[in-house]
Amino acid sequence: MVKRTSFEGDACPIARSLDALGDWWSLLIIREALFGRRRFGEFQSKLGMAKNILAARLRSLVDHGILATAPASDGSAYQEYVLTPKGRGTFPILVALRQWSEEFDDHPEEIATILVDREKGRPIKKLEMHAEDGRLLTPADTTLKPRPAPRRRSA
Amino acid sequence: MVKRTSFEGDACPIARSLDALGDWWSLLIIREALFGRRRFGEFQSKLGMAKNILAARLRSLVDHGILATAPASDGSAYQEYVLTPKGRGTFPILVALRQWSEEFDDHPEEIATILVDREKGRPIKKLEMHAEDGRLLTPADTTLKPRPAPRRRSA
DNA sequence: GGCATATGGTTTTATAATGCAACCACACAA
DNA sequence: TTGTGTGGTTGCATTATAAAACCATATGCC
Repeated sequence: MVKRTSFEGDACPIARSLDALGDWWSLLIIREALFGRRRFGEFQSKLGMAKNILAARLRSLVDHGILATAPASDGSAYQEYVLTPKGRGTFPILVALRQWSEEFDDHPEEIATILVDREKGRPIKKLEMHAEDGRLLTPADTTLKPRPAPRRRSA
Repeated sequence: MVKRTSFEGDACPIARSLDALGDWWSLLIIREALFGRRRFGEFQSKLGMAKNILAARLRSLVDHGILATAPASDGSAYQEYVLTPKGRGTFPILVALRQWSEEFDDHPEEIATILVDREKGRPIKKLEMHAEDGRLLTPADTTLKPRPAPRRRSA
């Protein structure tokens, strides 16, 4: 590799996101964290991954402000990894990945779980894109614009 | 590695999605494809990636049914890579990644573009989750249920 | 306290993936 | 027919990943 390319300085927000969570394990670790896992051993046993790379990923996620280490919680002197608001903010990404799989996977019968509305127990609707005024948008209804330059100092 | 772990047989739909597009480049290639790029050289120059890994990724995306090779299009005898419906279905994933970056990035001023409603030119709203009956849902309003067993043969 | 064991990692060593550069085949142009 | 652009493939060198071994500290139990 000579060094796996980093997207950190890229101007594209998608690339910037992938820089933080675009590897094989990060999003799955976050998924487990959203399920309430907090301990090193929980992640390791649920995900079945090597401990060294779990350690590396946890460090990276902490560095990116997605997880934070909490000193205790249940009495024991061990450490815990908890989601920050930034970490919890990945929820729509996971939902989008899930729905893509549900819609397009070649073997959907192998998917074990469905995401439901807790109150009614019914599957949730597909994620929708809306305009500021509420109109439902398709991809074709959108376009990219250059970001307006920030004012140098607040006037 | 001994072999990078594949999530292909995993029961979790998120893992299954990541198996197809969870590496460093695939989603960026799809992003370019959504912008209308079709040719090998276009992807290579826009993404600035090594040609051998671009070739490998394109092959993988074609194998996963995300891209398809089209024989021509503009007269020349070369090949093109076009998105399938499955490929275009990744749009919400990219939007979710973009919005996460816009909301939580440490240096949002470095983000060059904003996604706008084509008609009004105004930024689109955040992706929303809704129940079947239309109620707006937060992550806490949702839960996972085991998928109902498929009926063995249609009765 | 003292011993066993669980927890939470780090180190070692192998193999696979990545990246750069060089090379090659074919299409197309002059 | 010679040249050039497009679309790749083929070497390496380097890095990331993974499995297993190892280790330090905590905790449980007597």
